[in-house]
Amino acid sequence: MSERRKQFPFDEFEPKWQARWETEKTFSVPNPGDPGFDASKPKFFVLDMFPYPSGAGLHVGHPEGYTATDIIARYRRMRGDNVLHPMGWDAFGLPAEEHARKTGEHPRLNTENNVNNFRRQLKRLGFAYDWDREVNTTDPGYVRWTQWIFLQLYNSYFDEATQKARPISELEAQDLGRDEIDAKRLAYVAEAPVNWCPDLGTVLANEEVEEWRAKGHAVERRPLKQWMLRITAYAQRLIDELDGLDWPEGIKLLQKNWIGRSEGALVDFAIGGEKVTVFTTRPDTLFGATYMVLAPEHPLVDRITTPEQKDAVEAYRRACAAKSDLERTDLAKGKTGVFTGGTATNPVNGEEIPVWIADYVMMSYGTGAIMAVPAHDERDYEFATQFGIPVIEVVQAPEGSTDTCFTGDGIAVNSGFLDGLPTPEVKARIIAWLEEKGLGTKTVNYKLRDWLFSRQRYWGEPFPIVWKDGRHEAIPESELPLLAPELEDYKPSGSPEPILSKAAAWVDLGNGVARETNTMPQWAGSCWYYLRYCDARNADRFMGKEAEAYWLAKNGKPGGVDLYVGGTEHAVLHLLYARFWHKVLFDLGHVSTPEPFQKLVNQGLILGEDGQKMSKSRGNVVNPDDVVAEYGADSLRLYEMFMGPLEQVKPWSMKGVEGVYRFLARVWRLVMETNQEGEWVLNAKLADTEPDKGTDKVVHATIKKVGEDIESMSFNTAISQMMVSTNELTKLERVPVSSVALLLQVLNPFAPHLTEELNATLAAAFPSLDAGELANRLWPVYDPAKLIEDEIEIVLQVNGKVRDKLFVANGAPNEEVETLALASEKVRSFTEGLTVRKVIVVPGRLVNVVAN
RNA sequence: GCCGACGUGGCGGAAUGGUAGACGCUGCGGACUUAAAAUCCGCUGAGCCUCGCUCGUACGGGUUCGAGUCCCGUCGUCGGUACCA
Repeated sequence: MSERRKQFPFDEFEPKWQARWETEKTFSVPNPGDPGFDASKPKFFVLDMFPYPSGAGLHVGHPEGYTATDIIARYRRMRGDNVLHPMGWDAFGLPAEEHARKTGEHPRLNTENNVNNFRRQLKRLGFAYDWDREVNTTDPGYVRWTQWIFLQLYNSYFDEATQKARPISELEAQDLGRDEIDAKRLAYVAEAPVNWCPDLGTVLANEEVEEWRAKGHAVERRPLKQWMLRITAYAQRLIDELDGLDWPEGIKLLQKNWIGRSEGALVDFAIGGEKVTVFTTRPDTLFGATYMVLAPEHPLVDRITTPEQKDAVEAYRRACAAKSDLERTDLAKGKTGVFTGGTATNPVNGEEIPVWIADYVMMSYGTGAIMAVPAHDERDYEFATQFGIPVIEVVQAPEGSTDTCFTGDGIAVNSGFLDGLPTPEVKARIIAWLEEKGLGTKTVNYKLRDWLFSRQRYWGEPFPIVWKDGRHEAIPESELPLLAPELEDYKPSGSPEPILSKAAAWVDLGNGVARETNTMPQWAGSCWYYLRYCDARNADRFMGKEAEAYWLAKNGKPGGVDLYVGGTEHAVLHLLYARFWHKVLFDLGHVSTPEPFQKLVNQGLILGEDGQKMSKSRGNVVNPDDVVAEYGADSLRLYEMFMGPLEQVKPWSMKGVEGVYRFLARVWRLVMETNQEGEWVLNAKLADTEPDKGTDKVVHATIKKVGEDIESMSFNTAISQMMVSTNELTKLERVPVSSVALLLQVLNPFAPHLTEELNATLAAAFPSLDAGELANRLWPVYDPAKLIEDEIEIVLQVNGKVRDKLFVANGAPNEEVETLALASEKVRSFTEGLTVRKVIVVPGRLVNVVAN
C-alpha cells in the first residue's frame, strides 16, 4: 500500500508512551510485603490464556481477548483496584522440537526467538501487563515447580471417604505393601494403548492424531508403559463444583458431557465357571437381554471361545487391532461381530444367551462387556437384526409410539415379577433384587478416562523420577529442577523409546538406578501458570502463602482468578486439567480456593475478510504488525472491540479498521489542528468554558454507558457511544476542554496511547484541568442530574402503530399526557369513526390508543 | 444421530416486551480544491398513489394494548461430540 499522510502521528506517540510505561513500570503491581503495597485496595486478577509462541508470530485472534482484558484491567485500575494483569509463554511443544531436529540446534534457541518476537508484538499493542511477572514454562525456575507439583500428585492418593487427596505417607504409616501404595497414587504407571508415531518418534495425544496423519505421518496403536494421572477420582467434584462458577452455560455443559456421568448397574453373568460383569444403564431391561457382547480385546475372550469358533474369533480380533479408532467408530459401515461359541447365563431368568465379540463395544468404557437388549437399544437392534438374534420386548411403549426400537421409559412386560411397573420403579426394584442376591450393584460410570501424562519428546519437563529394581521412586526436591541433557542431535530414535534414552550418561545413575526418560505433555505448564503469576520470582515456593492469600482471596466471591478470557478450543482439556490440579493443591492445603477460575469468557473466532477461517493456504491472514504500521495500535485495539460482541465469531474488515481510525482522528482533531506550516498545534476551538446543557448531557451519558458496558464486556456499544459524543463535540464552535478531557478519560482504556498524548497536551495548555480525577487518571463519576431532560418525546400509537410524536414536560402526569395524545390531530384522524376502548400510557415513553 | 449457539438492511452490527435498523462500513449527492486525496454536510430497508401510506427482524402459529425480544412448531447456518451400553 502506498505511503500516505497519517491522520494523526500515532507512529510518534505510540512508541513514546510504550517506552515510558516500560521504564516507569507503570503497570507493575506490588505483592503483599513489597514497598508501595496497599492492602486496603481490592484485588482484581484478570487473566489471558497465554500463547504458544509459534514461529508465525501473533495472529489477530490474540489481541482480541487481550484487548478485552486490557480494557478491563485499565478500567479497574482507574477505579482504584490492585490489578494483576500478567502475560507469559506456554513455550514447550512439538514445533520447537521439530525445528531442532531439522537444524540440530537446541530447541531453547528457537523458543527464545519466538518469545522475543511475541513479546515485541504484544508491547507494540500497548497492553498494561506487569512484565515483571512474565513467566515461561520452559524456564528452569518454572520447570522446577511444575515438577514439584507433579511430585505432590505422585505423593498423594485419593481418599474415597472424604473425596479428597491425602498424602501418601498416611498409607505408608498403615501396613500397606509398596505395590498397593503405588496402585493408589494420583500419578501412576500403567500399560496403555497409545498413538505411536514412528516418524516423529513420539506418542501423540488423541486430539493430535488427525493433524499429523493429515501431514502424511503414520500413527499406530501400541501398548506402552505410561504415566497416568488419576483425574477420574475427581470426576464427581469436577461436575459438582462447576455449579458456583460464572462460566458460559455451554462450556459447563461441554465439560459435564466430557466427564460423562451415567447411572446404572453392574450385573454379573456366569459363563461356564467364569463370571463376566457388564455395565448397563438399563437394568430394567434385563429380561430382554438376548445375547452378550464382549469387546474384542476383552481378556475373557480366549477362555470362552470354543475350538470351532477359534479361527473366526482370532481373525476378527486381528482385523480390529489393525483398525484405527476412526475406522472402528465409522457408524456408516454397519455392525460387525463374531460368535464365540460360548453362552452366558442371564441371572434374572437362567436363560442361556450367546456371547459375541463385536467392535461396537469398547474395552475402555464400562467393563468392556454388555448385555444386549435389541428391543430397547438401537445398536443392539441393528446388530441383532443383522445376525438373526431374537428380539424380546420388555418395555411397552406408550400409546402412539411408532419406533421400531423403543428406547424410552414405559411399562415392563415379559419381565416376570416386574411386569406392569413403570421404568423408573423397575430400575430400583431390579437393582435391589440383584444386590440382595449378590449378582449386581448400583453404580455410577464416567466417560472420563485417566489422563495419559507421558510423552516421548525432548522439549518438555522430564519426570522427577528414577527407576530402581523395576520400581519408580521420586528424586529429592532438592534436585529440582531436573533438566533434560543437551543431545548430539534431536532426531527420533525410531523406536518407542523416548528420545531422552539416547542420553545414556544422563539416564544411567549407576547401581542399577536409571532416570525416567519420558517427559510431561505441554498441558503440564499451562495447568498452573496463573498461580505462578501471583509470585513469579519466588525461589522458595511455587508461590508464597501471602501472595496466594491476597491474589486468590475470596473477597465475598468464590475467589481465584476474577476473570479469565480465551478461546473455546480450551473449553474441555486445558480448563479441565487446570481445575484438576488446582483441586489437588487445594486438598493438600497449598491453595485456599477449590476452583481456579471464577469467571470465564470465551472470545469468538476472527475470520478472514472472505468469511473463512484465516489460513496461509487461503491467503486471508491478517498480520497485526501490518495493521499497527498503517493505522496504529489504538486503531487495531479499537477495531477488534468494535467488530461486534466479544463472544461472537466475526469476519475481519480493513474498511472497518479505517472506520475506527477515522474516529480516532476525529478525537485527535478535537484537540489538535494543523497550522500553516503543517505542524500539529492546539485546536483554537478549545475553550476553558462551562459546557452547555446538551454537551454536558451527552458527555455524562457517555461516562455512564461506557462504564456499564465495560462491566458487561459490551465493548462495541461503548465505542459507538463514544463516537456519538465525539460527533457532538466536533459540531461545537467553542469546545469546552473539560468535556473533551472527560471523553479522553473514558476512552483511555480502549485507546491508551492517543488519550495519554492528548491528555498531556491539554494539561499543559489548561492548567485548570490539572486537578482531581482527571489529573489522577481516575475513572470519572457521572452526574445523574445532568442526564435528566426537561422535555421528553412521547410516541403516540393507535392500535400499536406509531402515528405521531409529542414533547411533554418531564414528569408530566399520565392524565395530562393522555389528554394531549387524544387531542393530537394525527391520532384523531386515525381514530375517526372508531370507539376508543382503552388508552395505555407508558410514562416517559409512549401512549397507545386502542380503538375499533 | 445427540448436545449447544445463532438466523435483523448491500455488509459488521444496535435495540429493560414499548419509535426496528443506534454506531460503523459501503453507495449516492453536495461543499472545499486548478485537480485529486483527506476533511466537512446531506441521503442511503423495500414498495407505492412519495403530502404521506403500506410492508418488513428465517418460516408458520400463539400470548399481549403492543413481539426482533416471550411460548409452540418448521427450516437453515455454525460449533462441539459421536457405537459411551
